[in-house]
Amino acid sequence: MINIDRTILEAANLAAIELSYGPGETVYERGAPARLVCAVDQGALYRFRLMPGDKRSILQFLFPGDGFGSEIGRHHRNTVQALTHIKVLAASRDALLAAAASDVRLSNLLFSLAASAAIAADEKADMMRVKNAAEKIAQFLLELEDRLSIRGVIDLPMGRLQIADYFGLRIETVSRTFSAFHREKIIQYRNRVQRRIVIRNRQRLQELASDASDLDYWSILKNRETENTLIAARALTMSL
Amino acid sequence: MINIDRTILEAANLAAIELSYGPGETVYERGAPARLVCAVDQGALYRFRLMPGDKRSILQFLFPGDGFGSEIGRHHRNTVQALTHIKVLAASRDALLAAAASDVRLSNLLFSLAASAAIAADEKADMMRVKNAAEKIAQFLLELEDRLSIRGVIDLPMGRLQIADYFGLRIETVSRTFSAFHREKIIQYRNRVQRRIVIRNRQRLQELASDASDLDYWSILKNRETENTLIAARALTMSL
DNA sequence: CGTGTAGTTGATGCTCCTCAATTTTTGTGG
DNA sequence: CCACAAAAATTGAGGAGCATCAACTACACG
Repeated sequence: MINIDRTILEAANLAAIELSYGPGETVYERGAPARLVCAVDQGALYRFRLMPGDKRSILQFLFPGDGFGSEIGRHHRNTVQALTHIKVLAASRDALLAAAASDVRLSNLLFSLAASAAIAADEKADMMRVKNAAEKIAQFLLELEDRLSIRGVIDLPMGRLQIADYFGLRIETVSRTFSAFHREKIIQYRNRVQRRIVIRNRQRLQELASDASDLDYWSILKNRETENTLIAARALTMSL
Repeated sequence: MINIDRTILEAANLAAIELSYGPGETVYERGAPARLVCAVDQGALYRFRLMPGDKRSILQFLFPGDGFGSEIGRHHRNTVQALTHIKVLAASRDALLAAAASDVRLSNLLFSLAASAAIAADEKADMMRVKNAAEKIAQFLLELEDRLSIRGVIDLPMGRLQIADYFGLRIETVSRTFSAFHREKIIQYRNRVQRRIVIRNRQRLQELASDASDLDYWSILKNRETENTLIAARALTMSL
């Protein structure tokens, strides 16, 4: 959830290894001892937990550049699985924390990343509260276009069921929403494949997405003004 | 959202002043320059934002011991108002960050607090996804009993409308849920006052609250195993 | 004693869930 | 390339949960 990436591993001067997984393979499970911090290099993953009653709750989808595994505490709080063929960079979690314990620069960086993660999670809780199915999926498509689209085509790495578990909706509701967007010519399927999507009416999607929230929570993670703030803080004196 | 408290202010060797506010008064507003970090000393506050269409979204209720104001970035992301007569301890935000920039111990502490906040927000997003109205309010009552009850009586500092805005429900739904709990003798009103509540059937509330989530997210903030983890990490070497 | 605020209760409708059936897509072996 | 089976996605009908609109009650305060 905290966005450990290549930059940070380098800053910490940590040895990193590259790991590969196939679709459906598990990187780590909830409850396992937390030994690695990872950064996605290629492909897509998702972080989830199983709830009582066979329900699955997806907390986050992870794409290249995203970090995961940096939970506080000795055990992982949720499971991470590959959606596609993936490559991740992994480093020792203990080594990262040890480095942070003696390196103020790194420690501050981790702090600002954790704080960004907290804000992003706050925004997401807010979205879950306020938005309806169409608004959620509209925002989802816009975010995915931003992160994954190649020449205007979004190749969804996840199925309808996973989108449903991400938003706390049912698969049928997700399907109906996609169908409605398709019927209204807001999206279009490339080669008739329901997972290859082209946005045909971005403005309409934006209207839907912004209806209930004034803020795209992904943008918080993306623009890292945070680091600069902390660096600037060093120049300041300790006075009220 | 990040739990700056008295301990931290002392650790940072920061001068703190005490501020007082009356019910309904604003500590700071969304968009205002972020100058103070605060810790609740007495009373209750809430952190919220206004959404398009006169909707209000309450992100958090704050009680004695909770910290707020430590957002990343130069401006506050939301508004904080007093629910009751309150006293807060406030210190200079710049001074705290400056202290963290040169004090590894403090910086690590801030990191672990921010990470805890991120996990708590994650849990909350999850709860919003999965739980229905009765389950949400059951959990809410159990948490408030834990934090606020005096000799078994919970004196709600917030109204039904604020509870509704916290859970993304309507005031009528909240009211009906309280009425149902009262009818089924799960709760009782002290002196016929609807804001003074006694839990009569804790087990039933716990069944409701745990129906959809295996984890009380407040407990994450409460037990701070986090700090120890980081301290232990210092002893470790940097090797994969 | 009227006025304002907070809370409750009832009737009705919309959104999304649930169950069931069908179609489309993907994967496998000939 | 096709045939077949398994998985994924779609569609429809009916129902549960919560929203919405509206009326009403209880209490606080001048």
